[in-house]
Amino acid sequence: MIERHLLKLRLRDTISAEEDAAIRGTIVDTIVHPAGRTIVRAGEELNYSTLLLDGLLGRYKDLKNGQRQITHVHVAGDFADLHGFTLKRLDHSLLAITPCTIARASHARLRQITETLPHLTRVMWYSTNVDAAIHREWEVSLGRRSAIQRAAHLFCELHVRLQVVGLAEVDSYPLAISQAELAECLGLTPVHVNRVLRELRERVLVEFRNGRVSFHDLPGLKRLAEFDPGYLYLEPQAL
Amino acid sequence: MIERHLLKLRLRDTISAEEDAAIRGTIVDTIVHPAGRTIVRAGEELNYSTLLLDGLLGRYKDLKNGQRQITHVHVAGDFADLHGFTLKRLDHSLLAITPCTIARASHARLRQITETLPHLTRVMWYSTNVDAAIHREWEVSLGRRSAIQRAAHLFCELHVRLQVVGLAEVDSYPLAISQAELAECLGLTPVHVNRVLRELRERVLVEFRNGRVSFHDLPGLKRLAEFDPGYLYLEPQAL
DNA sequence: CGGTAAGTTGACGTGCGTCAAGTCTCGTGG
DNA sequence: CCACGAGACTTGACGCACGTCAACTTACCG
Repeated sequence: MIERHLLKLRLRDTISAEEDAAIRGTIVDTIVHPAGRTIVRAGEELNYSTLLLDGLLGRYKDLKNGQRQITHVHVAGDFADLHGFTLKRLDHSLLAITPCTIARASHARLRQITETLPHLTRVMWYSTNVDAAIHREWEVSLGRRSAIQRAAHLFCELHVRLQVVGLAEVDSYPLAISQAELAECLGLTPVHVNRVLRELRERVLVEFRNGRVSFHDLPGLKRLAEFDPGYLYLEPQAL
Repeated sequence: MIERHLLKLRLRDTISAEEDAAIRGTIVDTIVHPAGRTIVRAGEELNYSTLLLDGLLGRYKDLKNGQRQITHVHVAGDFADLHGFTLKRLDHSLLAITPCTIARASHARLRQITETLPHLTRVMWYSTNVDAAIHREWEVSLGRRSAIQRAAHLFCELHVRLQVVGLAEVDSYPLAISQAELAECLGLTPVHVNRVLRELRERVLVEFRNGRVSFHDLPGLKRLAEFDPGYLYLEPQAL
């Protein structure tokens, strides 16, 4: 299932057979985690990075009062903490939002790639830089967009990202996340998320129910969210 | 003045004479920008990255209604858009908050580094990953912290980051930023920033005036902000 | 069929936004 | 030297988007 990751990389640039093999060669094992489990806790020393093969995974940070902020949602094919390769410990935790199948990539082998495969190294670097671009867009949402715009923007972003790995239809996609977890992404309370979802439904823009996002007016939704996928850097580019 | 950048890298890991020379060798020219100027506009094709030698520089994104969100503040010694090396165009703009001296690092020469100097490549990768960690912490502020906590947290963060490059005293540092720009960092209005600054002053925690941040009770401020500098990854680590 | 977690709704509270009217600072030119 | 204007800062009155609290419904699972 590592194909989903390669699919995404190949959208950006050519990945040679040798590079393909090198990426696969970093994987030391594959694990399935149940929904709700914290896979990696903030601060732990790491000697592997987590490649998400299947499921939904969140990066989050805790606050003293028990609140959490989810700072990123990963979909199948994402390297959830490739940045951990250079950082050696994470400033955030990793949560399995749905049941997650993950592959663990050895840092020692990733290091080998940086010693011998400069092009692939640039591709991996690129991929952590796109993650950072997504963080920036979330900052804009959290800082400046209204609750309804934030929700609309997130639904648009995940639609594009899931389409890339073949997990979304043109007008809908599966998203097995609770309203409480959505609230933790959007910097809102679960109660208000519920109200916002109702408004999106009543305005016939999107519907979110039974773990599925269904678009009724995608152009209208994108207009509401001011969604521009440029920050996802999906266009081809020789690195 | 590129020393400030090297100073910061050397806090994390050893930089050899050859690597030192390679970094200096990427610089093609040095430019001074007046305060208020947008140095790089979102979307432009780039063939160089911006190393900030002196001044304060912000990354920001515009919204349709004219509002802006500043997603990151750079201090002297920061590579403001090293991520542009792999992304080739920026999803955000760069603003000179104060007059800024910048050096431009050629992407072609950075590429040479990735071909020949794997350790230095990892160090540069690391430095973009720390930027991403700062983005995450800002997401937590914007999503979950109150206005006064956000301001307190930012003052704490900049204190640490400026100390690293020798630009902060133990109990104060220069910060030539307007309240309106602070508001754009914190996801607030200028009016509310003003009220929050007053409260911080009245509670004898920090004072911000005449372009200087002066701490009156730094431990109390850190407690209020729940500030933990771990996300800045300042401890040494062989990469 | 009972227990538990997720979702829904209404009434009410509040932190921050909005609007508007100041004051203060400083650079410029008469 | 002072007049003036512009931009930054300050403050108060008021409004609203979202939070809080609490009761209820629904879905799911053993």
